[in-house]
Amino acid sequence: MAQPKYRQIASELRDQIVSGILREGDRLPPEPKLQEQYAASRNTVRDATALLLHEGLVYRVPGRGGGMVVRRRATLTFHAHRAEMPAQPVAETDAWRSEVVAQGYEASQDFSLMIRAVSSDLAERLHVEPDSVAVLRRCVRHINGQPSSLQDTYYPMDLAEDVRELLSPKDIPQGTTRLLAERGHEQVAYYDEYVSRMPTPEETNLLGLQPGTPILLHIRTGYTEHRPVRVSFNVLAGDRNQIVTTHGDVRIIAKFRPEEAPE
Amino acid sequence: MAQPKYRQIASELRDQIVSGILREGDRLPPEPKLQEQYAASRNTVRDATALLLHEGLVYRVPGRGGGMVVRRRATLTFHAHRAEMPAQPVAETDAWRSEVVAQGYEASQDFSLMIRAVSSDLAERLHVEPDSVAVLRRCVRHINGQPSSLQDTYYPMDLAEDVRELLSPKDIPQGTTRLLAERGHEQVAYYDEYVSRMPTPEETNLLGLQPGTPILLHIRTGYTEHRPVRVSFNVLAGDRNQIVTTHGDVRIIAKFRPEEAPE
DNA sequence: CAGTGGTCTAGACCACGCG
DNA sequence: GCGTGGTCTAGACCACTGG
Repeated sequence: MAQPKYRQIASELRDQIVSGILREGDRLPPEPKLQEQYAASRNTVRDATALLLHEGLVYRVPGRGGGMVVRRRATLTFHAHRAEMPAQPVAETDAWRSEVVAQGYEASQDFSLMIRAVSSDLAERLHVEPDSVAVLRRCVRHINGQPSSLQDTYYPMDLAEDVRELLSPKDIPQGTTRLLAERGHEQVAYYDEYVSRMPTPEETNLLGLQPGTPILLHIRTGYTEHRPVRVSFNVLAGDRNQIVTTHGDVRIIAKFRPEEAPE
Repeated sequence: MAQPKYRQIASELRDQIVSGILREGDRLPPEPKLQEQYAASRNTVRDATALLLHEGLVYRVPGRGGGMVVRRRATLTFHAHRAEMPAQPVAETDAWRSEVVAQGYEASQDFSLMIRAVSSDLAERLHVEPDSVAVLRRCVRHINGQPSSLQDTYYPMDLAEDVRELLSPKDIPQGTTRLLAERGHEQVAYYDEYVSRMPTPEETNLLGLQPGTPILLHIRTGYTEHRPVRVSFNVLAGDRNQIVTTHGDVRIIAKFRPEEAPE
């Protein structure tokens, strides 16, 4: 056997998915049917479908009326440049919500606040001592009631003491970026890191991820003229989100992508 | 059983990895040993280790002297803003190579050239007719002899007829961005999309990916003052790459991240 | 050769949830 | 109820590769 049997089965099913014979939301044949069709044991069939599962092509639904369902590829576009560019008077939280609504979904967010000792990674980005503490503002973002992304933003403690609102576990109406700017901490530069990796079990729970769903991690460090003032870890479910930014003259882009027009 | 046995086993092994008891490159106990330790059948042990495999924590090496090895987390940082920002006189290919070398690795690239009918996705980004053709320049990038990323760049056919070098299946020494600028097609704006997803089987082969390795996809559309002139699909192996960009005043960032200093 | 993981079989019992 | 996937067992043979 040049190709193991379970890969053969997976290939045929995969072809049916990518070619469109099976469409989003359709169900694969149930396991007993596949055992018949391919004269394979149940474990072999499961090895085959596990491949598709971890490729992110299908998910499994237990119980009668369930089965293996072809995943849909609906993605929310998240504009990382919109809300937070220097001199853009739009609050980032409202910007996120309005983006979601504009794309036809329903949005909600859960805030929480913690005081945390900074890890070495974080200390380096915030340029503070590794043993110091920082304010962590966590925002779990839901789309249509389903968790979609997780944003952890850290502020140095001395900054939070200067801008006390940061210590309140509530949404800041105008957005933290704007608030900081009003108090003389305007961010004028951003350092953005993008990483793709598999989720930790904690992230799997928080975001309700299916197996085979990677994470898009966006780490943004914001700088005033004098120093870094915050670091955001934005953890996005890879199957439901993408990030967009622009560089250069946005007006040119807007001519060809009307949805990018500045508001 | 609140927690299935295979998840229990996976949790204990995972804890040993994330806590550092098992370090990068270390081997997990072999399957027969795990069967003993946990009084489990081989399939159950394999279900457990399959979880770690798909979390990207370990990879499996067949054969004597092999085993399940804790993966290392070495990542190459790719500066998406460096080479291609308007008015930056650095060629992107040389920039990629010098970045790799600066980070202590060895770099090589394979070019190839194709003429392709444009898909609807691509047509939209390039703002051309869906049935027209485009030039595809593919560059497979290797680090230390191992494939690391794959870049497909599409140019509209009429542009390639104006700038004939694009039709040559060879590296363009000064880089295509610079070449285009010299011929009056200077790119002054970029539209960047970031996506995290599992690889297709083709990408798995091309990049030599282990199971549990997601893809970081960076799609960059470049615009002159008049229109989009190219689209690059940059497919990065998630376990070996991250992307960095900056917005705003780079000099401020350079004060705290010396490696970001403009060259 | 001997030990590693890779593949495959044939069965079993369970949890879930639609009809 | 009963069909779906979820978990688990016990065994088998194979391919690869270091010692």
